[in-house]
Amino acid sequence: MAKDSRQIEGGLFPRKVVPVLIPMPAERAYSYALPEGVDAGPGQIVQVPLGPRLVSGIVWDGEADVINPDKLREITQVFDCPPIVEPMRRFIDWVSAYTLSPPGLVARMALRAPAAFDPEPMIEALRLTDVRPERLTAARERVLEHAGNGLAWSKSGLAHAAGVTPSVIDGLAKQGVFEPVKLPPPPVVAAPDPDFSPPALQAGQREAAEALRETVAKAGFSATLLDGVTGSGKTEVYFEAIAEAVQAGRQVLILLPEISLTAQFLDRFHARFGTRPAEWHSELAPRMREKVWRQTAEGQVKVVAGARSALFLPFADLGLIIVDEEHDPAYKQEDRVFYNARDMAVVRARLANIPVVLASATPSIESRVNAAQGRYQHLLLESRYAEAELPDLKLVDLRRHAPARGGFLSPVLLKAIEETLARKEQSLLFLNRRGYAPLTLCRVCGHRFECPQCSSWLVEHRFREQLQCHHCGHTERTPNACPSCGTLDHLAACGPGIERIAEEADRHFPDARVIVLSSDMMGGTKRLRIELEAIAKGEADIVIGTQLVAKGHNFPLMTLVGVVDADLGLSNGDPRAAERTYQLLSQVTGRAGRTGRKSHGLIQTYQPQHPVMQALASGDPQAFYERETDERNRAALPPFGRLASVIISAATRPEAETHARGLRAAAPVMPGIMVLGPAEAPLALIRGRHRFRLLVHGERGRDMQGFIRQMLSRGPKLRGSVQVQVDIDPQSFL
DNA sequence: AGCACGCCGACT
DNA sequence: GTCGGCGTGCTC
Repeated sequence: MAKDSRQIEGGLFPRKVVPVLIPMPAERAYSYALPEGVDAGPGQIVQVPLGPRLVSGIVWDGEADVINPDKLREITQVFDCPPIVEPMRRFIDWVSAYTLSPPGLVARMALRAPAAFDPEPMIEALRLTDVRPERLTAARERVLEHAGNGLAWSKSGLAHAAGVTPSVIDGLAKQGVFEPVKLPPPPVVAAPDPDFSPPALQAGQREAAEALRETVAKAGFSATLLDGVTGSGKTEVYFEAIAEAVQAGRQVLILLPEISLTAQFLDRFHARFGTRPAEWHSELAPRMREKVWRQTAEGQVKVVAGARSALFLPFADLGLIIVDEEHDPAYKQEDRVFYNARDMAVVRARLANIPVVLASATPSIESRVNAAQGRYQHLLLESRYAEAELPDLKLVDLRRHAPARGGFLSPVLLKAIEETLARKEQSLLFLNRRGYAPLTLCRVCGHRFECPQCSSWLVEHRFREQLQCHHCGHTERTPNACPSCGTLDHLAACGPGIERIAEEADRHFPDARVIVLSSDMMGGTKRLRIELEAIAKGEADIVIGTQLVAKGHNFPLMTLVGVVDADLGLSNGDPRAAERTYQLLSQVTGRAGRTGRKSHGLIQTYQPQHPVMQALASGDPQAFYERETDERNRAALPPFGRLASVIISAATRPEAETHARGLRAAAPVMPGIMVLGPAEAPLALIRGRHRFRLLVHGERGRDMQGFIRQMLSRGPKLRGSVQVQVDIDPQSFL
């Protein structure tokens, strides 16, 4: 440790100086002096003065920087809190280096529970003494009866149990019948019981579960891809791995995409382990957040189910990580610290020397490749659970089976809906586009309605009589007259949205009960839950939905799925477009066929030869995955090269584009750097500023950061900011 | 990330 | 003449 000497009244008092990571984007830990008689080792959470305020930080490893002694300030408090363990500290360092973000910002994610660093207050409780009351009333008798088991009770708890008012207990306490005792705060969740309700597993499941249990029992780092079609019982299988880890007394983290963290999942866990896991997500109430954080750090909470940020919880003794739906793009965080929680989970597991399980029905290309190359253990669940059977999928070639003029449902799909209605079964129509129509134009002058802020098309929402920009949230009232030429009632809606599909379905099947589900639905999540329950009870015949219907929710009565436009999203410049489309459509069509009844899927497309469509129709994605892997290999995209994206933001779109062009032109100057062109999010409006994103392929992110700074300093002065984000690179961390 | 300092437009 | 916008810089 560095020593600082300070002259105080003629004497020399050396003070111990330690590095402290501050929740702020500084490149290094700051140096702070420890007050005399106080010690704090690496991992200890402390409070330090920073400018005019006090912040909390983590004492870091290594030597503190030697700084100007006049600037050196003292740690103001060492919290009574378990220190952040060594593997977690190495994890923070690793994520910082990998994502090119300052370590303090990464540490900040681990300290997201401001009031949790002080111990939870003890609970005031009462315990029966040997003293008996002078006069015994009926109420007092009931209280004594309930409290007679030797346990301590909270005042209100005992009053409630005995059916008396708290004043009865006050009276008894005054006479010394009860003595006050302090109890430790109650755990947020009960301890899970690994033997609570072991499931009866099917043949395929049993072997996979056995393999996972062995992996967990062996301990040590390993990564396993648990790959099984929808409905094959992946959850039951990884629950067995969890049971093994819990049995060994270690902690478990289950990562889920935010949207999958539903009551349904928690109930399933409860059914298996007799208690719910602790939850961790953005909606958690602050008080609860603190309790979960604290009890996780103390090792009291054994299982946490959480969204991606749960990866930064300070587990005392983490023994297993599960990443469910590992392909889900929601694992990517794209602000401040850019990371993919799935990949970082593998890193955390490696640094903690524990197993990690990645589960998905439609694994990402990266994970497939890692499994194929033997980096990950590969467990395959091939058959569907119980009577559930995958729907048989057929492509509908829209060139041959064109919908009627002004419509979007082909005769083939309409006939299938009709037959499904006749059998009194449910149909699901999927279209990943909210609103009525994605483009509105004037039939007289050709004027297109564009967003005044970001120049993308405005989407008509006919039900709300609004035009909305799905990029920046701008809305305006749908006008009657063209704002350009003034002609009345000559506006034409182009292309379909789910509202328009609902209109078409109503027209063809006026007696059918149609429900529209989308994320912008009036009434929010509460209304959505009600609608979902109604659907499950059979109170709808045709469900029309966006992306939202692909996730989590089960529709037990659904026997037909129609994909209205399977080509949507295939040509948006995203290098993962094909993969995403395949995953999305597999999940949507997987919603059907859980009834035991024969179910069907019809996929409308103009490109029936496209590898995605072929993979869906054949039910065998192997060829598609191989082809996609080859393509990426050729383009040096993940998983084969390090990929970074540069985000340029500027005040206007032309400005952003100018800078983007400049960067692309300058890229060849820098050896090893290749700019691949606008992709993934070609244009997005964030806080009123235009952003232009390029994917850059290069080996060393930090070099690239320097290169971009240099390049921009040579060119015209940039208005706006440049950020470099390193995207996935699963090969470099194993 | 916060928060202060500092330099140019519309206003009590 | 001030109040207030956000650009730049600093925090052990």
